[in-house]
Amino acid sequence: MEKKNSGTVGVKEIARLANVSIGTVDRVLNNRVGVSEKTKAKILKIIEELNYQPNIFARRLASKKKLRFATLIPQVSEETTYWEAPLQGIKQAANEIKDFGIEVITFFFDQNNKESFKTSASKIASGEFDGVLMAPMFEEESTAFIEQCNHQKIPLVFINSDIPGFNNLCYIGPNLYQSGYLSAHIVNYLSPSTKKTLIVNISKEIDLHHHLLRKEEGFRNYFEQNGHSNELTKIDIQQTDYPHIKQKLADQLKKDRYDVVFVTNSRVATVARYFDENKIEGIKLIGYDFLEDNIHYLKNKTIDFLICQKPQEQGYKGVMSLYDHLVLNANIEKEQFMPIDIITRENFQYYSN
Amino acid sequence: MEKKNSGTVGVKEIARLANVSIGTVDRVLNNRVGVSEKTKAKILKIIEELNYQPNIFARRLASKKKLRFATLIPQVSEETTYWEAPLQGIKQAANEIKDFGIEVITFFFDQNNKESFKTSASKIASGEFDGVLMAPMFEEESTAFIEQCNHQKIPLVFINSDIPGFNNLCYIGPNLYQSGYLSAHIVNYLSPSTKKTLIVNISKEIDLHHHLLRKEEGFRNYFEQNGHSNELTKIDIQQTDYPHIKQKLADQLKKDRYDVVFVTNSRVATVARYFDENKIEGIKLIGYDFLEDNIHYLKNKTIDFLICQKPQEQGYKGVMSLYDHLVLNANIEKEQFMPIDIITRENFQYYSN
DNA sequence: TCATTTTTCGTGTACGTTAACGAAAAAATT
DNA sequence: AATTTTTTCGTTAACGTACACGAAAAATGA
Repeated sequence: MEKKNSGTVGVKEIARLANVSIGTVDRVLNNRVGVSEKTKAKILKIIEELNYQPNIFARRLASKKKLRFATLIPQVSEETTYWEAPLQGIKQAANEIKDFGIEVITFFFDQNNKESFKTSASKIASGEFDGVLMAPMFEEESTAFIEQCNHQKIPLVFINSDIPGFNNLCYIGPNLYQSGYLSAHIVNYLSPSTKKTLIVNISKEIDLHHHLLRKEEGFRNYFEQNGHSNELTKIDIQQTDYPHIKQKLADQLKKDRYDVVFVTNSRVATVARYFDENKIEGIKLIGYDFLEDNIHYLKNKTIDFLICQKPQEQGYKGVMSLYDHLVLNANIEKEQFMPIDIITRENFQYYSN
Repeated sequence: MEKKNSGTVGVKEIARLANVSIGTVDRVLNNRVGVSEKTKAKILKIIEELNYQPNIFARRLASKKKLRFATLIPQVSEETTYWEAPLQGIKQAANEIKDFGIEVITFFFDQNNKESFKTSASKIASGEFDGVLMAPMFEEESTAFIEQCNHQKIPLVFINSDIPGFNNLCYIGPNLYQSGYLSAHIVNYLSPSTKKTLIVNISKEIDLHHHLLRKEEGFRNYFEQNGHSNELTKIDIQQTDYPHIKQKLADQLKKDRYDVVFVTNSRVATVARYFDENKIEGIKLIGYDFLEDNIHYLKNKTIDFLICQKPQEQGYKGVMSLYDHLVLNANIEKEQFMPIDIITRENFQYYSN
């Protein structure tokens, strides 16, 4: 009995049922002004009843509306290529939604330079954007920018690390605490009985520390909670060049003999290089992120485990969240934690960011 | 200098440049008959030069063409809920592409019943489908069906397990050998020195074995290649009910003391149940798949590791491959291996299929 | 040469939505 | 009551492609 054109309820059908013109229906659909409360209610009711879904193709074809998103993440440096992956994800998302009239413009800053962050942030603030994705590395500077965005009612997405307590659209990234906790769990498997562990923080900017500290906290708490009597030592290395790191490590390893070294970020390759060049063996090495350098040392057995949290997907989902929010006005999950992936020699070739 | 309407090269512009009507342009675009070689060449040249990309929105709006995909996977049983996840992925994909005029119809079969497979397969063969996604569990029966599809020129996608040497569109699933190899690697970490390992195959249908055997092969080869002197024992359990499995395990464990038990599929929960109920401790247990039962025993520390290979994504990508191939006529990667994920107590809550 | 068939092509409408323009109705002002 | 202002609404032309219909042109047959 169904007619061929069933399933196609459009503005025309709604207009017919409501005894108005399609123009009026269009007005309430896009809630523009110029329609009386009474007819608006009537039309809304019919839309509800028909469970009307606008035809996105007709919409896109007829509309000339454009949206602009800005992204603000660290630039790729010789020091670390980590941010290549989120950028990839951002570009992938941008490519997928560009046909829908959305333009994504990427801004960058230097992780070692707060001023560069402020410069880019102010460019965005004055650039008429409809949505922003950012990696809030510097707490203070980010805060100022966040407040600007809130004031202009621009939705904001955080990736990679969170600044809790802000009115942002969502956070997409690791649960840092849990990530450190898992590392401890692995250490425990590696050598269940005796173990002396060295925690290594390598980071120039103090600000980045809140990030690393959360991981360290998780790491420590694992052993506390599980009542293991193991010895934890920690060193902070605030210069990121190799000679300096080498020196610090040498000093430390002279003092004591360690079973495990846990590097709290992606700079684990630098430590691996030191181990490799100096034929230091028998120490298990754990660190972060699927980077070329890291994989190199994973393959040659200097690094034992890498933990990775889908950096590319973070970028992708970040942009998509803005799209879902602004275009489809879908509901966005406030905290989207990434899976915690363990990468070894055997599975790295199947890993996808 | 760019005009506002730059970037919008359409059939109209092509027609103007070629001194023909848009109807003719349309004919060569959709390579329909009724246009002379000369004008066709002329138009093709212009299309090439302009790098014309048809507007998918206008195309979709104007076209009333529909495509139908069929999927054929095992039904979810009380024995195992594994196939819930691929089905989820299939549904997600179906939902995403339904607006593009694609209908996905799901067919199922009983893993313990070859006839049910044949029944569903013949339904599909006579059902006028434009693409098929299947899990080729039964080798012989699948082969017959595959040949039918090839004959009808229906593109075919395999998920979860492969039957090599067929002219299918692509395979999406684990690299089985590598997956077993990785398990062995983990075992090696668990107890690097002494280890007696029991491999457990639980499967009713002999046919499914080629699947499990590949994993076992990888597992064994790891130890061979790495020259470890460990002892491997294997048992096949061909009844999948608990009492029977329990009996088999009890018999085996009476014979010997094992350090590690490796279950080659998702039925590891059954083994875990036996361990749990009989207070068997000190044996490391490794198995497959992120299932509720398995996670239960992972949490209570009976199972130590689970290996998972994105079953949901397999379903999703499988359907999407058909879409990409038939609608966007994109190039499809012939073998798409899933990442090998290691699931532990600490990261399972962040795992996403 | 004329009629007939076949090939090649142009015209026009439809798809469902957007948005500009202006008409009609209602409200406010004189 | 007449005029002006404001609010509410209808009409219509796009958007780029698909496709049916039929006209013109070319090829074939007599």
